[in-house]
Amino acid sequence: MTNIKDIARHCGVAISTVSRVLNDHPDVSDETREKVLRAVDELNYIPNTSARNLVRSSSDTIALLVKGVNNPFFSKLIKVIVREITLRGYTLELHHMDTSEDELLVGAQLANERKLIGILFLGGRFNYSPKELALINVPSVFCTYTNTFGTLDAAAYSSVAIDDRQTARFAVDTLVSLGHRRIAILTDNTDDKSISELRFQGYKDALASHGIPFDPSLVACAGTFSDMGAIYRTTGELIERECSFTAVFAIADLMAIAAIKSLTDHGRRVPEDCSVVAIDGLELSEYTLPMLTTLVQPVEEMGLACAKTIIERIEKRGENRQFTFDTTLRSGGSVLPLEG
Amino acid sequence: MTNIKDIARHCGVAISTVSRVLNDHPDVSDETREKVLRAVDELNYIPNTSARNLVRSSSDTIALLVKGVNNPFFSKLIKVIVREITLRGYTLELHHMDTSEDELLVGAQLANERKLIGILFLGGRFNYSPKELALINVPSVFCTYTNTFGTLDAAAYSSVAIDDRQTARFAVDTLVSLGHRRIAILTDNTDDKSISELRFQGYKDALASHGIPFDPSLVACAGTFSDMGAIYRTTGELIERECSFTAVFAIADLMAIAAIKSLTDHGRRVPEDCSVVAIDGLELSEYTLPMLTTLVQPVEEMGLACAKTIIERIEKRGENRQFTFDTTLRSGGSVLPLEG
DNA sequence: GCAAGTTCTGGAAACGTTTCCAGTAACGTT
DNA sequence: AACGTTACTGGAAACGTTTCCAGAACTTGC
Repeated sequence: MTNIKDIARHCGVAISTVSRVLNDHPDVSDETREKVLRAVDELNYIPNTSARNLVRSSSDTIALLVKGVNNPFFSKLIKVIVREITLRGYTLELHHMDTSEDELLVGAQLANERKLIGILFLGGRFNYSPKELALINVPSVFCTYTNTFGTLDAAAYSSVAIDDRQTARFAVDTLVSLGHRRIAILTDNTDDKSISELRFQGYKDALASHGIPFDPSLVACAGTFSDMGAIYRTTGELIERECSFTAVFAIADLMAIAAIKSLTDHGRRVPEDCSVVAIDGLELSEYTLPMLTTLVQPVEEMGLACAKTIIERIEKRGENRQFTFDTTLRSGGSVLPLEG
Repeated sequence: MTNIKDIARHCGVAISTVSRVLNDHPDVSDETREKVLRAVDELNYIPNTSARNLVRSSSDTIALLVKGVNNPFFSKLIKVIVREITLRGYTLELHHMDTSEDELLVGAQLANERKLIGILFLGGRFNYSPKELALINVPSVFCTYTNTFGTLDAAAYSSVAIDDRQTARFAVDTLVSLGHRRIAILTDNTDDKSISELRFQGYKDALASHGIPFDPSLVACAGTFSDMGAIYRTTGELIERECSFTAVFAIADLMAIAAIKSLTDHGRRVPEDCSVVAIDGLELSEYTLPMLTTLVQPVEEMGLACAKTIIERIEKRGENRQFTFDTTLRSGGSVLPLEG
């Protein structure tokens, strides 16, 4: 491997000069620059990132800490983020975390050890204390969740999310406005301080605002976001336990798809016997039968916001910012007005 | 930040001793080891990866070079790979590549620059020359594709794939054995040296083996693997152009889903008027209506094989290996025997 | 009691950069 | 002609590790 010394020797200049050329410093004559660049090309020189990182005590790497979930929405988000980060000349490290691990602790450790310049958190639960949050000493962004439960100062963190509670409420409102009153909810959990809980609250908000009493027997918890088998079975149990509902609000598209299958297999037609509405707006769920009525998260914009926010914080030491994106209703054939 | 010197000073030993403790070298007394480890804990010491990488001129990082595709199958595969790689103590870097870029060139460059210890290639086309392949001087694995077109020595590369041609042939065989003879194919491309081409060949193999003449008008090329809108439209064009087919072979689950929607919207019921069979076996397509008949790729095993193969090559300098996984038929409701 | 191990430790070089500081040469200004 | 600038360059320290080499202290075998 040829290094900066070889280049210097080959050109008859000092290594500091070579370094200056390589880093686009202004104080170097055109002639020398030319000469060095030619040598770099001829000798096929490739800079050593480790050495650079060591002396700068910093890297060019942003970590993406993904917790648990296996969701097409996340895949798309990650795809957008990777593209943007790579395009801007940075590198993205992917780290998988178990649900039991403490993301802030792991993040802090990684940041020091690997001299990360930023961290993106994906798929956690936002219930940190200011003290915990302070562990992270590099710019970071919480993707798809925000400070809804705690009392953190907005200056202390960045986030990109939708208003989960409001969106859920809107989804359920849609059903109510079509005459539905017995509306079941299909969710992951109801009290795990994650977006599941928020969407559950939105569901209750909507009921309350229309004077519909909350009925716990209409709540179906699958305990998962992505295991479609479990969701299918949970829906089946709901149907067998309580068959009076005329609509289902699923907190994610994938859940809705499993639910529709379960309903159909139990002899209940969607949408004629039961309407279904969800949140996510996957491209995929435009092509299911029936096409899913869902609240679309602007995944492209959200991914871009994640990448841009963290890069801005890194490059310009910009302020922390919280983005809340609007969702839009995409009407499919999975809902119908309640007859009679 | 406390470093190895601080630890040494604090313990009254040499830095080389501290290094030995940290790297589990045997030549160190229990007493010293104890003392050092205590100091590490007390002073909250975190080793500097850059320094280590520099002197070792190697890192702990494996790169995953993903080209183009946005496919749930890939997402799942990546998920499995990340988990396994992280679990084994290595780090995974994600790099996005445009279809126009040369993956081997980019890989070689990255490997040198970032002192990568391995590269996983995902989503390319396998038409490299031995010379090109030789550019990569770290262990690498080609995920989901293998040397089917070229004439590379098996010792020169590792791969994890299914037999795409055979699998496609089997899919079409299934349709033929149900009496179908006018079978359309829905694909990305027919001659791009990728798995699309292989599956297209398998389609033709099946026809030929049953004495069914190949009819070009039954070929629908969407030019994409993942843009469901384009696939939907391509299917629509096929239907309008040529309505005599009684079955469709889609080379990927997602394509089949878009196709079913398109057929339905054109008034052709699946499976009564048209059978559909695909390749992938996504969890998702078990829950569509009708449930998709598809050839399941063992994604979990394949991801594991990718991770294990590269780690084995890295740690034990193991031989290059080519894995070809078997697919299994999962029968859903999307096919019916041809009547009359 | 002495040579030959054995076991542990310390010193120092090396890895390939960046960056600070000092220095030289050329140039314009007074 | 002396001087201050400007434009460029070189030397050397520093970043935090690992690892090689040599040496000290202690054990063992005769």
